[in-house]
This record gives sequence, C-alpha cells and structure tokens, in this order.
Amino acid sequence: MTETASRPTLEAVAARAGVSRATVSRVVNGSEGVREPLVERVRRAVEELGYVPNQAARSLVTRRHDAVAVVIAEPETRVFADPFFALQLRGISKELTAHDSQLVLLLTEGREDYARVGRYLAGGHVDGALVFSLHLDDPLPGLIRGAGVPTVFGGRPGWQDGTRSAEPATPTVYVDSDNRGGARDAVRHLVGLGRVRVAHIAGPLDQTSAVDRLDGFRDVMVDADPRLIAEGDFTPAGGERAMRELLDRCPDLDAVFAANDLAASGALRVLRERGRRVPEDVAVIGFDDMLPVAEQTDPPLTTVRQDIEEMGRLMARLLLRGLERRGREDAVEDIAGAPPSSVVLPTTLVRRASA
Amino acid sequence: MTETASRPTLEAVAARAGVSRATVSRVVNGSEGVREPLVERVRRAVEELGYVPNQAARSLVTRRHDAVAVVIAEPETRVFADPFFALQLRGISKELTAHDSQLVLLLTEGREDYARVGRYLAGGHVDGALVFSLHLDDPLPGLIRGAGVPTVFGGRPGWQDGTRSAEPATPTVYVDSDNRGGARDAVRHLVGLGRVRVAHIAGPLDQTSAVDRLDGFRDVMVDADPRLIAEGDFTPAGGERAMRELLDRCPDLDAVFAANDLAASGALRVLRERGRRVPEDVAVIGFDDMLPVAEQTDPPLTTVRQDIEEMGRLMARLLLRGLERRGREDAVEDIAGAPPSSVVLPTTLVRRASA
DNA sequence: TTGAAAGCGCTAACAT
DNA sequence: ATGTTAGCGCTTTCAA
Repeated sequence: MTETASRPTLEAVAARAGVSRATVSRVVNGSEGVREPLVERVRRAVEELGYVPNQAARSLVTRRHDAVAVVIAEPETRVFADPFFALQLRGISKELTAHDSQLVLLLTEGREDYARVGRYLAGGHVDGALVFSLHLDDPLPGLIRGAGVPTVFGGRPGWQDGTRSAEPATPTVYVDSDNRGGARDAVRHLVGLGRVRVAHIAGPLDQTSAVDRLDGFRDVMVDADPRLIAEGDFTPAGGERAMRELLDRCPDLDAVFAANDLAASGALRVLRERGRRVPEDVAVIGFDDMLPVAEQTDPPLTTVRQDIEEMGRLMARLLLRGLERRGREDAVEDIAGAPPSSVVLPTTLVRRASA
Repeated sequence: MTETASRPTLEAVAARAGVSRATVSRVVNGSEGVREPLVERVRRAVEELGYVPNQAARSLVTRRHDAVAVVIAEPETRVFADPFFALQLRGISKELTAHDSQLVLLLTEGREDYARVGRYLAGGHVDGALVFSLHLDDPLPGLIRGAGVPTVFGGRPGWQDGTRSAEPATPTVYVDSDNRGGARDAVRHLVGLGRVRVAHIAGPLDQTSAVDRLDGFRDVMVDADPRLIAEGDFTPAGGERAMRELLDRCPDLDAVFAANDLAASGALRVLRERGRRVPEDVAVIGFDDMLPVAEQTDPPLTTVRQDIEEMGRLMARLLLRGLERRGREDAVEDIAGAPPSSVVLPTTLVRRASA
C-alpha cells in the first residue's frame, strides 16, 4: 500500500502557466481556439506538475462518466466454468478502451443483488449498460427501465413483446447469434450424413439461446420423436445426464446435436463409456466452437461457431453509438445518425472429426 | 435505449421533507443525531422521489469512490481460456459487494494499454487496485507506485526486492498460494508411489507461480536430471509440446508433475497417443484443481488444489482493510489496525485416478 | 439537534 | 483568443 499524494488541480496548472483555469481546461480537453504558444506553456505546466483531471469534478458538470456497466446476471456457477463470459468481456473491453470508456463490472449472485444493481444504475455512475444472460422471468429488465439507463442486451431478451409497455420510440437493442439458423445448419449436416435418428440435448429452456437452438432443431426434424429431445443445462454434467437419458430411451439413435460444446463434451464421454464409436455409430455436433473445449475432446468436435468476442465488441459499439447520438440531441437523422437497432450475427459450421 | 430522466437532488428531498440539505445528507449517510420524526420524514421523501445520491458530487468532497480497479495484465489469450480468472473475479466481486464497493475492470492487451491504465489509476477514480498476472519485467508496478494508489497483488510479484527503493513503511502486499509447498506435496506423492523418473512440465518461467512450482519440484527431486524438466506455458498445447519433448528425451520416465491442470490435460493426451497407460505406466499430477478440467480428463486428474475464489476474496478484503485503516489516519495501532501483510494460502492434494 | 454557508475541481456561458 | 464567473450536487465545518 503506497501513500496517496494530493494531486495538483487545474488551478495549480493555471497559476504555473500564468493563464486562467478556463484556458487550461480548453487545452486539456483539446478545444479549438487557443494560440499555440499558450498551448505549449500549459502543456509544459501539466507535464511538470503531473496533472491529471479529477473525474468526479468533471462528471459533476458534464454528466458524462466515460464508463459503462456490464451486468452479468448468472446465478449458476456455469458462467465461471465457461470461457464464453471472458471472451465477451474481452470484446467489450477492447471496444470501450478504444473510446476511452471504463468497464464497471456488476456480477449478481442472487435476487438480493438485484436491488443493488438497480440502485447503482439509477445512481448515474455510468453512461450506459451492457446486460447478459437474461432468463425468462428476470427482474433485471424492469429495474433497468426504471433506472432509465441506455442499455444493450447480450442475447435476445426473453420477455414477450406484449409484456412491455408500448414504447416504439426506444426499442430494445440486442446483439445475438443466429442460434436458430446455426442449429438448422448443424442438424442438416447430420441429416446430410445419412443420419435418421437425430437427438438433441437442449440448453436450459428459460434462456432464449437454448429455445432458439431447439427451434432450429425442430425446423429440420419436423416430426422428431419427443423422446429424442432431452433438456440439459449447458454444462458437461448436464450433457452426460441428458445423453444417458437419450440412450436409455432410444438406443438406436445415430446422431446428437448438443446445444453447446460443454454439453457435447459430456455426451461424448457417455457415448464412449457405453461403447458407441463417434462418429461411426453416433455423430455429434456442438455449438459455440469454444476452442479449448471443441479442439480437445476426443474426437475433436464438429460444432457451430459463433464469434463471441465480436458479439461483445458489437454490443459496446452499439451502446456507444447510441450515446453519441443522444449527445447530439435532436440532430438531423442522417444515415449515420439512425438509432441503433439489434444485430444478429451469422454462425458457421466448423467440421472436425465428430460428425 | 431508454430515456434518461433527470434525477432528483438532495435539495429536492430537503424541500419535500421541509428540512435543510444538511439534515437530508445526515439521514442518507446514517449519521447520528437526527431526531426520529425527522428521520422518518426524510426517509419518506427519499422514497417518494426515488432519490439516489449523485456519486460524482459525493466523491468530489469525500475523495472516496467506493470503487476498486482490478487490473488484469495478460497479453496472452490464455487467461480467457482459463476459468482461473473468472473465479478470482467472483471472489473479488463478492467481497467488494459486501462493502458496497464497485469493481472497475481494466484489461490490458499490450504495452500501449499500460499508459492508459496508469493514467486511470492516477486520475483518482478508484480507492485502490487489485493487480494480477505480473510478469518479471512488468512495467505495471512502477506505474502503480507512480499513481500512488493502494494496491494488493494477486500472486507474489516478480521483482527483486532490491529493485524497489527502500520504503519499509509501505511494504508490498500480495495474496498467493503456497506454490512451492504444493509442488513438493505433489512430487512427494509421486515418489511415495514408487516413481523414480519423475518429470516436470513447468509454466512460463517469467511468472513467479511457475518458478515457485519448479522450485518445489527441485526441493524433492534434488538431483533431477535436467532433461526431465521442460518449460510449458500453462496451456494444453504447451503441455503437449513439453510432454513430447520429455518422452523423446527420457522414454523411461514414469511420472509427470505438470505446473497446472491445463498443461496436464495436454500431457495426458500425448501419453495416450504414445500408448502409455495412466497411471500404470506414467503417473500424472496437475495443479489448480480447475474442476471442469481436472474432473473431466481421462483418467480424472490428481492435482494440487488452490482455492482461487478465496484468493480473490482475500485480496479484496486486504485492500479494503488497508483503506479503512488509512481512513482512520494515524489511529492507535491496535491489533485490528495493524497494516495488512501478505498472505500465502495453503494447498491440498486432491487424489483422483491419474496418480 | 438543526441550519447556513463554504467549498470540492471542473466546465461552459458570458464578457472582454 | 482569453478571462471571469456561476454553478454541478454533495459533505462538513461552524453557528444558532
């Protein structure tokens, strides 16, 4: 622990440079209209004194914070066993950094944390929020609307459109992968391989990503035997459990599409344990293309790739663009000034050995 | 994106409750000496108006921020493929939340980010910093000292004690696992199993955790054949590479201690590929007890457990305690008021099937 | 016990 | 082009 020295103020810099505070402020913030020699003098004074603006004072007047909250509402431990979250964060961090914005991380562990998050968001600490992992019954969207903070969601939020009060002027903005399309590609690939008894290990159906992937599966396997579908929870253990169920119910299945790579890795283990060869007896496809998982299963996993880091980056970009727009108040609505709208990113099938 | 409503101020609450701003401030901050009926009136006004204090204004006068920066300086992608980082964050988040402090995440990707981090830390945005993953030549400690921000390090920092200017009043505080002791336990266990040709896959030796584990290995294998040691990088791919090297150099090895679970998983794959049975032919031990890795290798991994979440929690606790202490200025140095000192957490050997 | 008033460090009108 | 000045919303002496 090091001592905190008291920092020099604008005033001090002004005195040193022999100008007014306003001039120093202008130089520091890069405003036009300060003559070169003065700029030089101020710069030197800043340098010599090691001046750094006090952000609290600045925020107080500008009402900007150059900070964005990232809310990860995931009660399960899952998030933490899953690089997904870290990759998104990285994408977000890169984008925010490029815009000189800070990342304030709000992790919630349970219901009691929600009030705290709501208070924080309402407290005007941040310019906007990026929100993840919403479940169908999540109280967070309500809190956020109450806090009145510009927000972009990660993954399509699960509420019914009718649930929200009509407010066409401020539509919900989210970034998502094409979960349904990706699932369809995966299942079509299995069918193309000649598989006829294709099973699905779903994710937790209170999340839209899981629902959408299941829908994609059904799009292709229109009359799928319901016994060929088992609900997992995006974990390897859940994948194992689901795989066992499926094998018990339908010993003749010849393919499995798992809702994510982690679940697929669990499925792979059960298949091996039960003596099924992959892909000869049972072809397996995952979702995510989480490299440390997909590349290192045995056999390596064929899977649906989504660019997770890019999703994070895009969320941040959309939010920042919205903030800029708002900053320009009622500027002319040119193309660049259009309000941000949701984005759905494409997925790609990555072929490895498992299917 | 939702509209930002302008928030009520202290002033508004005071007007509504028919008291002065000072009184509202006292109630809001829980100061003593406000009579019950007034407290009640103020509370109600706060409630009705949905008042939330403006943190910028508050920080401006108190010079506190109720925020802590977490700096993760890891240029490699490794951190993001590794739940380690997420677990620490969770521990930190829990502790900070309990103290009403916010977590500001600073991720650095390269040298150019360091200046930004230094500026941020110096800018007085946060009360303190928690810093991770230092490499031996890391410029971060210097920046941090320059910024004068109270800091707790995650993992013993790598600089030589002599490198730092003598400043016994403010010793470096860090939280670490007993890497060396844990490594010793692991290698002793292998020796106890009757293994005589024990190899080590080290981590990147510019990190103290890797160095300490190597030292622990050497403590037991005093005259280890240098060819039994290969440097990895804490990744599965690095583990594979190192394992191949080791097998090529010493085909007769009968045990491997890998510096972490990820490297061990890579080693396991190579051993299987080369037809060695684990643990019959070669016993394998990892480090971390990263559950999603250690429990799901084939065979499940015997490993040295460190409580990562607890490390995070402890770092935050130490920092906050130091901040409190500083807040009390030169208070009497009772036991509870002693300056925080570094903590080294014990490790435990977890036996599974691989050794 | 409560209130009045003085800033905290900065930006942004408004003057010059 | 530069300086003067009035706050931003809050805490904290100091008086009453």
